[in-house]
Amino acid sequence: MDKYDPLLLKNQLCFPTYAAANKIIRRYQPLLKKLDLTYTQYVVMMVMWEKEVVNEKDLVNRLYLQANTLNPLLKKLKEKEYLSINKDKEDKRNLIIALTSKGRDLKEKAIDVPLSLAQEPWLTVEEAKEYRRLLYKIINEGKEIENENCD
Amino acid sequence: MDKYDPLLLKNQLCFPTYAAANKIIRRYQPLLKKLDLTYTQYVVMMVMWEKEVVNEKDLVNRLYLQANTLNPLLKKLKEKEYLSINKDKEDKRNLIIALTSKGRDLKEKAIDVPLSLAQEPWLTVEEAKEYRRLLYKIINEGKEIENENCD
DNA sequence: TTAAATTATATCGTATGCGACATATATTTG
DNA sequence: CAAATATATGTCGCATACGATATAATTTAA
Repeated sequence: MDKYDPLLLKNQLCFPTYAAANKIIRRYQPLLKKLDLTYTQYVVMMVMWEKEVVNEKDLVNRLYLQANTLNPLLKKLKEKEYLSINKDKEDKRNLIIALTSKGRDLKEKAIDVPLSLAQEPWLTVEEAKEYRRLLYKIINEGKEIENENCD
Repeated sequence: MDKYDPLLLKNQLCFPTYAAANKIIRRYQPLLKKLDLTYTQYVVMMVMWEKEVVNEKDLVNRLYLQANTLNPLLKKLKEKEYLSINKDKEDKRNLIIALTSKGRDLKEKAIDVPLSLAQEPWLTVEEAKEYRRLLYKIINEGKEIENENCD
């Protein structure tokens, strides 16, 4: 009706996405505190638990973040001895990030986090499936869907 | 299969929500720069364009944020003269936030933002509707849905 | 009716997240 | 092969976002 309708919060897709991300992350924080991880550190560790060794560019692509966000964060995870950082000898531009044994041990404690949050009354199984599909459609917009996270 | 499956990035709902929020906000930033607004400042202004006058607690509830996030942000918007901040004389704990004429003028420029982003190949109309429903289900989890943003 | 509890903001410290730019290494090209 | 380009990471400054805690004003209750 009104030409300003597109400016109403309730007509936005971005705003509830932003609010949902804030809300879910807030919910994670107290659980992650027991692992001495922040939410962003946790998603990095999830990649590491799965891959064991990656380079920084891999992480940037997998996490849809920027190198300058990950860079200081990786150093913190190194200080916590959850991972190691070394230059690639083949191509000295690359940083090779590898899980340490201490980082691997953390995986055992971490499984409680998704299990405990799965109890939350977020969405039904069907809704969650559709929700994930729509999210990856947004995330991968403009690109070929070559992302293995979206299956 | 594996007991660690819940820790895989691809099995998470939180991660793609987080990634989608980051991605969409990155897309907004250059457009909002023309309005001298950040994304968070923009969502505050959307409330102000709709309501003209609110108090800080209203904003916190509407935006699903904390007062300590909004507080410095409101001061910046005041410095930009997009809104005014005054104590409520009835109840001096309350802050009354009001749109200024300069803030109202900005609304005219701002309508280009959602119109221009609507061109993006995000989701179909049907998908967007379902996506929004699922987001508000997450956001309002555990509460009665008394939120007028979710209709 | 004043002391306790509640409510609404404010302040502080930490950790992102981004754009802009700089640096180091590798690759391509003339 | 030397110069230009491209690629991967690093640095800086700014703006959130949060939990923890403090303060000010109001309401409740003993």
